[in-house]
Amino acid sequence: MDEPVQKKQQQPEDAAAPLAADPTRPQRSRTNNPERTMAEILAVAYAEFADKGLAGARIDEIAAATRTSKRMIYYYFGSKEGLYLAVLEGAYREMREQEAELQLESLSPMQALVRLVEYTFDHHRLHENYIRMVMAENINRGEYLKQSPFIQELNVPAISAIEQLYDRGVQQGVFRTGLQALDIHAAISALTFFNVSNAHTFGLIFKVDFKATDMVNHRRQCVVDMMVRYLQA
Amino acid sequence: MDEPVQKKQQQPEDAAAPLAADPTRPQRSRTNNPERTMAEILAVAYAEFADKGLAGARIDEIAAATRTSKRMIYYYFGSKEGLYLAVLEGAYREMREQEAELQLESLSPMQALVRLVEYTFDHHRLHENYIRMVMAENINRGEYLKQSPFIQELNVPAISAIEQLYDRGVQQGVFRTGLQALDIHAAISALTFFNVSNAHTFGLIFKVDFKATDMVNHRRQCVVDMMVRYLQA
DNA sequence: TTTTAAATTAACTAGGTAGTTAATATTGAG
DNA sequence: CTCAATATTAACTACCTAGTTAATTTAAAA
Repeated sequence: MDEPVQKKQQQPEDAAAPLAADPTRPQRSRTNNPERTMAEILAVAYAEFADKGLAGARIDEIAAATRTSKRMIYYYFGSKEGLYLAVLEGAYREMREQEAELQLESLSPMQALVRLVEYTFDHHRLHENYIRMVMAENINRGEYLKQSPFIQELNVPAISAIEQLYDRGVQQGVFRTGLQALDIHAAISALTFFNVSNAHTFGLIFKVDFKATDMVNHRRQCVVDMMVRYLQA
Repeated sequence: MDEPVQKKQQQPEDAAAPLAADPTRPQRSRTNNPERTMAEILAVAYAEFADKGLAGARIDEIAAATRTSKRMIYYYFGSKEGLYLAVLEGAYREMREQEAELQLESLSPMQALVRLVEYTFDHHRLHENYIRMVMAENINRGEYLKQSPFIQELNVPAISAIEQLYDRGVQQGVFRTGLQALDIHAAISALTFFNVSNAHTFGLIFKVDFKATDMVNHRRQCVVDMMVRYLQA
């Protein structure tokens, strides 16, 4: 009768669904389209939560930016926290899926390292909302991510890709021995994440614009250099 | 008659003032002590804003945790935002003052680098509330720090200490040429900041405890290694 | 001692905010 | 075609929250 809340398969295929204008249906009347409704709520909520964090986000503003009503948010996601968690999971899932597209096996270990670092640097830079969701969740001390069963799957691909890359490099003698994949991943993450997450305060204090093209290229090169020097034999 | 709001010299000398129990005064009656009142508000507000960010913090909770009333917060700081900015400035100021205590000139360039990195790593780790304030302010896109005239002074000491250290190392042939102090600072900051700021989400995904002693020592060593390799000739 | 400005208290308020109620419309199975 | 489950709308509510009003007390200068 009410309240599904048990999130069905989210974002079926059309995450950011194209607007109505479907000539096969009467324009004005209501058309039930739960998947599009959910996807639209999630997309709008992603922008809102990334913009203001969990506490600063406003359900009313999310509802207003949607073609549906506030009631539907509670119908599908149960609560502000439920919606936040769904957005957070979606942000991590999207990031992991795009990481999987990298084809590092076909490159030499050193080329693969450079590509991985450059890719991660630009990926973080171009997905500021993901960065901001992770920041927001760390402000929440990981309280919501902790509740999510799906975080179990997240770690495997990122780390195993680095492990393979590193092992190949060690075998070929281009990388030194004794490093751990997790530390390599942490270093890449730290250097590229910080570049986005702290761009505002760091930029203000040191009077630099982290989004200027020259700065972006310079910073990317610094991070690549640093990782190459960290790994190379 | 009302509303000073022009922050006088904050935290005169007794930032976290000892509780009353002053036998020279009647126990029960009110005692005007504006500096202690302001310092207490700031200390409580620091904990609250670091805990929940600007949007999540509650003026009522700050007031309740103080021996004074909510009205005094508005009397001295004007608004929630005014209080937040005062706390943010205090956090940066405290951090800069403690940085100035490092005596790097008496050490060899390489020893000084190691000491600077180790110090920064532990300092960030042990001042989580500072980290969280900076995170909160980056969620705010630096909007409040931008308003603060005193940020002008912040950059100089940190960068010039690194410049001196680096130049000495280059002259002695232990550091390679061509690096910029700002990039060295950014790298140290990124690696040590991330270790605290993202410990929750990173720790959850990779099932590691960033606060465990073994992990702390291991991570510190990784960061030091990485910086040494980045600089060394 | 008197006076005045600074400091402090307690109760109040207007608007914002998460969440709800209750009725209605659509869809798809039988 | 009917009916029941699903999807949707609009208006409502109780509480929270930043900020205020107005009166009172303290400190310290004159």
